[in-house]
Amino acid sequence: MCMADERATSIWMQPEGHERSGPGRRPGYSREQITRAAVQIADAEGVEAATMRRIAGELGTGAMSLYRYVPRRDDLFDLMIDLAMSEIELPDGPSGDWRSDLTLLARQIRATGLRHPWLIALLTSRPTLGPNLLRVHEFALGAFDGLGLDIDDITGFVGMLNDYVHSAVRREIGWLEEARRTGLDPERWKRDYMGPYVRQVVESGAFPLFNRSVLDSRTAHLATEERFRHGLDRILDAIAALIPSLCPR
Amino acid sequence: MCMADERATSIWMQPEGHERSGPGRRPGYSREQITRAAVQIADAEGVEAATMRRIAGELGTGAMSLYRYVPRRDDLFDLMIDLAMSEIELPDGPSGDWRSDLTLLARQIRATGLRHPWLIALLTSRPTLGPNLLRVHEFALGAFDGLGLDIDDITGFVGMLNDYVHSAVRREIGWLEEARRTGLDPERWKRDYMGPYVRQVVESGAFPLFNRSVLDSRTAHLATEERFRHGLDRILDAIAALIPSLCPR
DNA sequence: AACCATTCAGGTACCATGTACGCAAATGGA
DNA sequence: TCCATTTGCGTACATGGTACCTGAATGGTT
Repeated sequence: MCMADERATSIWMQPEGHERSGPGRRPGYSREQITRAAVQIADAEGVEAATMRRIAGELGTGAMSLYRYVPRRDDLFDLMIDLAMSEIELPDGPSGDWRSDLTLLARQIRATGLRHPWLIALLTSRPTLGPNLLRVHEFALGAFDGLGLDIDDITGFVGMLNDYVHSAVRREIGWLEEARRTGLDPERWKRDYMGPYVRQVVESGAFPLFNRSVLDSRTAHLATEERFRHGLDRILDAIAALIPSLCPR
Repeated sequence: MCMADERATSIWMQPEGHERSGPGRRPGYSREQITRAAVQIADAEGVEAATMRRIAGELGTGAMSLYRYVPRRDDLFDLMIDLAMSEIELPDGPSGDWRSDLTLLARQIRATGLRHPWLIALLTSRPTLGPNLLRVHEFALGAFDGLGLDIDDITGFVGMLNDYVHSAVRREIGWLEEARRTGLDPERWKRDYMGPYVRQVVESGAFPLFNRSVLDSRTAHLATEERFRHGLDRILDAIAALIPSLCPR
């Protein structure tokens, strides 16, 4: 009855299990080692390059060896997400200044997301709850503690912030990844691949406000980090405006 | 020199081209027909089931025939996105009541996203700008016209709304899709697959605010549509609070 | 009417993917 | 020394995108 139905539950319920001291060959690898290799490949060549064979090759072994450590490739994604999230460094608890706590958090998430361009896409396309995601989430919730909000409001605000950060980072990365996929460098992609179409749309005049957003925008030419910070401030302003205990300012 | 570099530009710059009346066999299919078949399959069995072979099979032909109409599978995704977005029905122009316009828009996007569970995931994972996305975007921008905002503020607010709607619908669908992928029905998935882990986390007591969000939430038991509406109202409240001409209310 | 450049249909083929299966090698307790 | 147990990993299969090629259909030109 050697742990029959391996996939009937989340991977977080199936620890490595290699810590017993019975008979049998000693394991030569580890989940963490495999996950780290997968992350490296995905960082450099995109998540679609992190195939089982490629990861195994990087470790100097065969593809099937990995299945002694990871039930399915999808579970490896969960492990990759958690490993990346573990890089987010946060204070032990909220400082009391919710706004600066959340600004710190948002920047950490953005930085980590940019270091691992696949992270946000995976994170938002599968429901996963690894320990490091829980840790980060708990910090976010904690920032709103003590403002007289009930738990539903708190989760709502954390959701708003997460939605912004994820979407903003996703947009930042979207172009870069698409350029990489098509094999062009980002500058060429914008000019040669998407540019002609946008120009045609603009010249058609069919979408006047879209045209203004392309032609008259001042923020479009800002550095991406600056844009991120502007959007973040706006979301935090919006949240502040919805917190009753801060409203009569 | 039969249109050499097909992939050097966006698919929206390469119309079907089958409208000339030169010599040669008449085409038996069309982009729209192929896209429609792909959408049907993706709706029923997930986007990963919409393979070239499967789509061609549905049309009673061979996989390679499709390449006469679509350069690459990725371009088919763009076409699918645009076909789905074409189902969003909107008034010709803004009504003057920005809030009701945007509520209508958000609900249309949500309904369309739920009808095509792959839509939002594709839309947010690749930068695409099909005609129908432009149409919808223009309507959103238009709702903010005449409130004395500059174009950067307008695009910012539209971005905030989009971020919310996309993230919310994505969350709604995430569970369903994950359940389908693992082959369980959503109820079993929540109880047998994710449930035990969440219970373990809760009982560990390591994340007290997360625990409250799981145990004490009132909104968690609401119908999903109700939750969506709450979140939408909150975002619209937040936006309203940031519009100067509405502030001294 | 005969021809032909052009276009479409779609079979075959190639390579890459996830992973089921099976067997040999290693390991520590009896 | 044996043996149940566990790992390492080669083989094999089904399935994926798509390059290439042949043959059929088509309409303009001679």
